[in-house]
Amino acid sequence: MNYWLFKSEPGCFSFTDLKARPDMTEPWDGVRNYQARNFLRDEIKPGDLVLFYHSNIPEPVVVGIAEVVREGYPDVTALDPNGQHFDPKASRDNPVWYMVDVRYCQPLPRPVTLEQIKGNPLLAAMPLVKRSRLSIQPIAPGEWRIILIMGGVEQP
DNA sequence: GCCAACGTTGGC
DNA sequence: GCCAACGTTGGC
Repeated sequence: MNYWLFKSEPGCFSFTDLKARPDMTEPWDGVRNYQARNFLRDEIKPGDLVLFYHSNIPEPVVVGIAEVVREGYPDVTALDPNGQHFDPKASRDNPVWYMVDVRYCQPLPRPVTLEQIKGNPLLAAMPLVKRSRLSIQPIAPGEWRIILIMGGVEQP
């Protein structure tokens, strides 16, 4: 079982939106970066846990936890010429892009800001801190535990 | 809104 | 295959 951090712009799709899903699952589509694609296609598995991060806002912040419920499968939004995420390189035979399904788990009692993460020397190795723009990032078990403790989760 | 970082594209 | 131009991300 592995840990991940998924970035989302809350104006586009927020943790509250995930919570509001009637069936409690959501396809994590629209990722168009090869490194992130490789994680989605090859490494992220059902049961893996995800830090839900809100980016591109005045105070970027980890707001909650989600769980992966379906492993990587073709992101068909790349095939829709009228869609936001259309990619002419993608086809049914060669999907190029992949997505997973996630389910709402729980919010952090105290959301952990990027500022707090940057202020913790134990978290200095996180891609987030190194200013990577990577939208899907692996999280080490130790980092996971620290962030959950910072977030006020009783039994991380 | 600015701009640095960085990923992608395309001419050669 | 190099690398300049360009586009996007995302913190500030």
